[in-house]
Amino acid sequence: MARYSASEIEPKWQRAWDEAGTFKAVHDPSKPKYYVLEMFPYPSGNLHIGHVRNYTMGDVVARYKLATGHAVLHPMGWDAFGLPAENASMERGIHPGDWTYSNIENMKKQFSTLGLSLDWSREFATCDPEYYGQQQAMFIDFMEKGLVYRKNAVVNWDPVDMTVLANEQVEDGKGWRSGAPVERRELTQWFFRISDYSEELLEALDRLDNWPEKVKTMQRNWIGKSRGLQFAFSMIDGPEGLDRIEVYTTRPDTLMGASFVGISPDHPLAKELEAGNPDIAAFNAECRRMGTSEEELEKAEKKGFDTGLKVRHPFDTAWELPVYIANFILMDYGTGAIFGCPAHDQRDLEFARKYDLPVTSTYVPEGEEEGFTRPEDGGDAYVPPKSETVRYVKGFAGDELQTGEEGVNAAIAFCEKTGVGHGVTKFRLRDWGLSRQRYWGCPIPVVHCESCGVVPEKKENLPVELPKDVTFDKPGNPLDRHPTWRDVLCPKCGQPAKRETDTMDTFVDSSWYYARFTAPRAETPTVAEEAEYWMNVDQYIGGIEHAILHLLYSRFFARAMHECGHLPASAVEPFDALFTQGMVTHEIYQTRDDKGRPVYHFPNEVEKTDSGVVLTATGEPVEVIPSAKMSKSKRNVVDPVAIVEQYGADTARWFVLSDSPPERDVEWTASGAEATAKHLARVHRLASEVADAPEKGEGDEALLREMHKTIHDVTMGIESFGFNTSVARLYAFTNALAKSKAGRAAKTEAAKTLAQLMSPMTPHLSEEIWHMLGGEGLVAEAAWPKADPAMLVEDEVTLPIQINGKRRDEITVPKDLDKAEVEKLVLATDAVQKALAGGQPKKLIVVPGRIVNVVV
RNA sequence: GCGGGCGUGGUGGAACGGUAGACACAAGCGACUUAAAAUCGCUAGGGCAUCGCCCGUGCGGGUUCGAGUCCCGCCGCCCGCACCA
Repeated sequence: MARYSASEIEPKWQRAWDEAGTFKAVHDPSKPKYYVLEMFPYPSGNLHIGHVRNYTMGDVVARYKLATGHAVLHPMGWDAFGLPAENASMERGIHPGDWTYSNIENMKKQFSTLGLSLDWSREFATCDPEYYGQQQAMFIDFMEKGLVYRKNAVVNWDPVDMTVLANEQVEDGKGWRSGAPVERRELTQWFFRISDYSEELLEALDRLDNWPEKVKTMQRNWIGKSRGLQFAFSMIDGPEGLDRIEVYTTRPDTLMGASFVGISPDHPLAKELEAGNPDIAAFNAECRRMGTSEEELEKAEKKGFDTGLKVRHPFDTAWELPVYIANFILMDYGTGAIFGCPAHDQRDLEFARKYDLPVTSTYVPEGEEEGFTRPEDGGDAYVPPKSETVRYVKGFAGDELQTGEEGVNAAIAFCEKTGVGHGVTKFRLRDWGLSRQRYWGCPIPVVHCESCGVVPEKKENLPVELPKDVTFDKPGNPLDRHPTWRDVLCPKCGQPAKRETDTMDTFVDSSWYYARFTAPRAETPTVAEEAEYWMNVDQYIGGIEHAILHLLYSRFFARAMHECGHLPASAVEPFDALFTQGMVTHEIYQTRDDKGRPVYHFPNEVEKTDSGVVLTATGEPVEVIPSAKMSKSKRNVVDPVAIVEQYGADTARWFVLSDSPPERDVEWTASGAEATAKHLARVHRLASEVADAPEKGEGDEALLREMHKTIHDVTMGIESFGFNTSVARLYAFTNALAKSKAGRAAKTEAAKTLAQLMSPMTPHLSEEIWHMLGGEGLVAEAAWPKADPAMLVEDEVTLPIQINGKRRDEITVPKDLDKAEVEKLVLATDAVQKALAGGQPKKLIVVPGRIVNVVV
């Protein structure tokens, strides 16, 4: 009997699929198409076990859809531009392109051992000039459609390295390499007009039925549509031209509780005051030392600076409010100025208490029950949902008792009538800044000419290729100091001009790769008939960390591409169904050095003993931290290459699908991998023993019934992304097969079906078994088995009997037994008789086929 | 800080509002073996103390004949916060 040897069978079947061209995507109008796409990887150089999980899930879907008669597109590529390549250059002197392509080569080799059903003929990397040249062509199209513009925006500036820093390169307000305090600096940068699509992007979410609700909720909140009041405070003796402060508020009903006006340190008024007041200049400078991220601003201690200026309250000219510059107000959102109402905003309340400003409630809970302390009396800010009815004690519009929503609407109406301000709809979504002051990205294809201004490159001159001869030994962007690349002639007037040296955000690259896969070698960004046939992506799979930015940008990009004729109208929502998978985690093994600092150990440096986990080398006890995100610095990583070498790809694939639900994290354990390998060997053994079964056996029907139930359950599991339940079902069926005394024919059928049902998950093993049992052709190309409905129905059901909601007994009855008959039988059971003690039940609930509850 | 999610035995988890713990891992016991490995079988939430009952799905309330599941309030962890990808 042949032993199961993954290392022998896996390459064999991979070659067989290759030779048969099984996974080549073929545009075939006679078949329904299915496009399954996993978010493409960044070529870091090594496959991560998380990749294995992500791509195995997509592979299960792709192989299943192939078996159900679809023309499947399942492509792979590389999200290849970005910071790490430049960092590698600085550290090792290797060119970012060389580093990236050698990583790709390495990862592709690792990928090939997994037996994924990918069509590699469509592969590309976003750093291929062929790809980014098409991206540049689209950028020019977007410019023509007015979807791109330039404006000033702030960046993190490292004054020592003389370079722009990404948010993640700022640590505690300091540059990660130089350690110098980071400054905010304003630069002219390129933007996509995504905010023009705010309403559309919001409203279209309602039609994405196969997206997780949580992702849609996050996007809705991110777009942040709000209805509010815009009005201006007039200033008493303010600087000329700046004596009105425009504010936007979503809670105009709290206007009578206003206690101060706050402006951003980047507000024009703040900048004006800075010039004449060194204290203000110092305060603003301090604010600007913080990074640019909203997170940092919100987490920082709330600080303000009293400008000494006063504004008049719009309803009462005698009522004066102080004007503060405050570090938590963003110039980018609203008007860069707010009014603070401490009674109804916790942040404003803390600010007011810190600077001794008045607190005035405008509304209180409807009944103002005991236990409620008004904020002016030391309580917390009162911030009920807008839908809640409250009692207005300092309202000015609408009823005394009304919901917050009604209060807001009444306040807007009142202010419009009295001319104080007007109601406006605003969105939180900001335009997409795509400029990066870096080398390793797609060059923005424009030229700056002194006489013509900003001129797009001629399309026939695309791609604007990155120059190869660059170094990273000096700070800043190498494109900036590359004279032969930078200094060009204006495409319009032919006079000397300068190329734009900013490159594009890598989110641009990943915002249309899904469309490019439909025609990856075309000399236009897309090809109409291919996009028409293959789009949309039927199933998109990726991490939840992309819930907002990548997915929102892609949705915008598809719309912009449609406007420029690069995608059909039906593809403006490019992803029909979305699935967000969880991570693969691993225990951390930690000891402490003599100073008490943590020391981390690789999984192969420890062993489990009766007295706990210890270091193999020294026997020192190890602290085990479970379910931690894998990270190189914590050394809790497993290398998929080593796993595949040790156990085979099928074991790795089966393991990452089993146990945890796909959307949740799964913890990699050595014992789990070991057990998986054993299970697959068992399946192989069982299949090879089928031939030894007697011609005639017992329980053929029972085995086949179990088989059909398994077909049904596994299919349902795959279709609903319940791979872990499919796996559990397959375990159970394997156990049934092992115990069965059925005859050879039934066992053979059962084993072949088992192989088929396992084939999306363990494709190599399945091919081997299929072949061994005389299956025709490749199992990868065989039609998916169908469950016979007649084999699924049971004649009898077991009904649990509850008494007052607690299970006390059960009865087995014919499936379709009449409800009255069931009641009769239930009342006759010992348990019910005992509970009733001669009396009558208060209530008798019969849920047909499920449960009975007797209330006594 | 703000937005979103998750929380069930020693462990991973299963469970259309309907028998909580399927399926597996680890563990224990047994069979086979000179022995080990491999394989096969059995046990297993906690407690009272056996054939019955009580308690149990992060914590505290609520809705319901019935709640892991729905609602309210906490706690803990994870993801995102616009220049990481």
